[in-house]
Amino acid sequence: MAEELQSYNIYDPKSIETYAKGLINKTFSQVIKEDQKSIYLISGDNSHIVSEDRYDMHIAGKEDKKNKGNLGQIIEERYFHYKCNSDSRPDFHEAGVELKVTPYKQNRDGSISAKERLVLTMIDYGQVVNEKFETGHFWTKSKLLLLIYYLYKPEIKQRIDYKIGFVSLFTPSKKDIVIIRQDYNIIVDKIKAGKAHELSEADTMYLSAAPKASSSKVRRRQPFSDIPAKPRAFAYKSSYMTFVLNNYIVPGKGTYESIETDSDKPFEQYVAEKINRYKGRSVEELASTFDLSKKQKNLESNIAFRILGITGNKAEEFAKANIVVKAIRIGKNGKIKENMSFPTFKFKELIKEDWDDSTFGNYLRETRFFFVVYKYDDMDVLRLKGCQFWNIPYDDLENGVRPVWEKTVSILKNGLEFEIRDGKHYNNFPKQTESYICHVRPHAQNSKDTYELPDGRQFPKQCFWLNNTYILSQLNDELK
DNA sequence: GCATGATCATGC
DNA sequence: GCATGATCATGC
Repeated sequence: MAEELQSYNIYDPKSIETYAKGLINKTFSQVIKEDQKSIYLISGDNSHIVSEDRYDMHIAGKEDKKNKGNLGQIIEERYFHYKCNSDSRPDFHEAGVELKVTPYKQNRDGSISAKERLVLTMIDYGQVVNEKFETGHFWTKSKLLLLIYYLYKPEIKQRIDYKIGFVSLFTPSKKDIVIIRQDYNIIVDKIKAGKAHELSEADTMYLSAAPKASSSKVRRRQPFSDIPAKPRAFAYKSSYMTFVLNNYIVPGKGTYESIETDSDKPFEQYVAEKINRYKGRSVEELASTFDLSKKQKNLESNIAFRILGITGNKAEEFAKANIVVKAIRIGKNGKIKENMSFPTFKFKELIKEDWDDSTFGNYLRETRFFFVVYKYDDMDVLRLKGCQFWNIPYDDLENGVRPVWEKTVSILKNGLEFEIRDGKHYNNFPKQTESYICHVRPHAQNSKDTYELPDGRQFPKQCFWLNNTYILSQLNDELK
């Protein structure tokens, strides 16, 4: 069987992309197999030439054991035929293209999303404070990516059996770069302030400082503080990559509306100023201004979307940034009436988790919140007070939420204690009074809406709640 | 008045 | 049918 000679021009991104599209519908093991057949044919002026000894190693499979899991390396060496480097230049440095191999997944409803964040470059805390965005290591390496998307399936045990679905060059849009630059500066400013140890993925919108270490115990030096910090990498959030996948790589239906900013003002400042134009208006007035039924669900957050020019409740920037909108109502007495609920957990799954990679911990670590705050005035009229972007501070997460989470797990492992009196399940989960920050309470249709406990008994579905008093303490003074 | 457990209403 | 946001009921 004659192999067709295929090659690419190392100076031309488009040519690299065209050649890379030959990967579509192949598994990584197929790539390796076909490489062994066609390796002689890769030659000529416009291609990377594989050296004799390298070729021999491929055939002997000497490297395969060691690098079995490194899918990026397979593509680099077995398809593009260049030695992978770990220097600061992009992989295809003549063309300024960085190769990224990344998973996507199919959801139950048939849609697809990025399986994880896209890690770009390690943050060198000592170096990054001396660099500028445009000329710094991160952007030099990341401004033009060649994305190779493979379909992750939990039932596939060997990583090399994953199949490549999409291949595309990618560079963020101008609008996105404005936000990515803001994100970059937020991260660098925090390091300059000696707070690298307090970095959080939810500090920023599309570009985040993602934890990147072999174990959660590893720490690095930071330049403006003696406190060691977790190693972190610049990464595009999975929410951002999901949007990229569904709008640039596989153009979709476009159900999201953009919050059109009219300036280079920081995004969040722009949003806050827009909301504040309606400060003091009653919910009733606002509902009629924006033609919203007073009975509809989420009226108070929908008002915020209308103010921002969104006719539905799907804002592009919020989706990309993993920002969750929460309406908060403060009573006449200055207190928030309700605690804030989160998705229910399954008892038997919760006990299998570690805190550092827990569902609830990760949710709080990775989610940025947009609080829209209303307050009842002396006449019991609910009026808009303003808004605030928020994510949980590092210390509250690790020293506040963590003990409650761990106590919940340990209670479940030791066997939940409860008794039923008057149809109520009195139990020993962490109570609101036990922690300043959060507690466990039912969140179900009714007491018959249950999950199975580790010991086989059924118990009403529960979730973690953030205490209303804690939320209040996090609000800016002018909102209270 | 508030903590705790239970449940409702809406929308997908 | 279920998730999510919102609210209720009881007892201290």
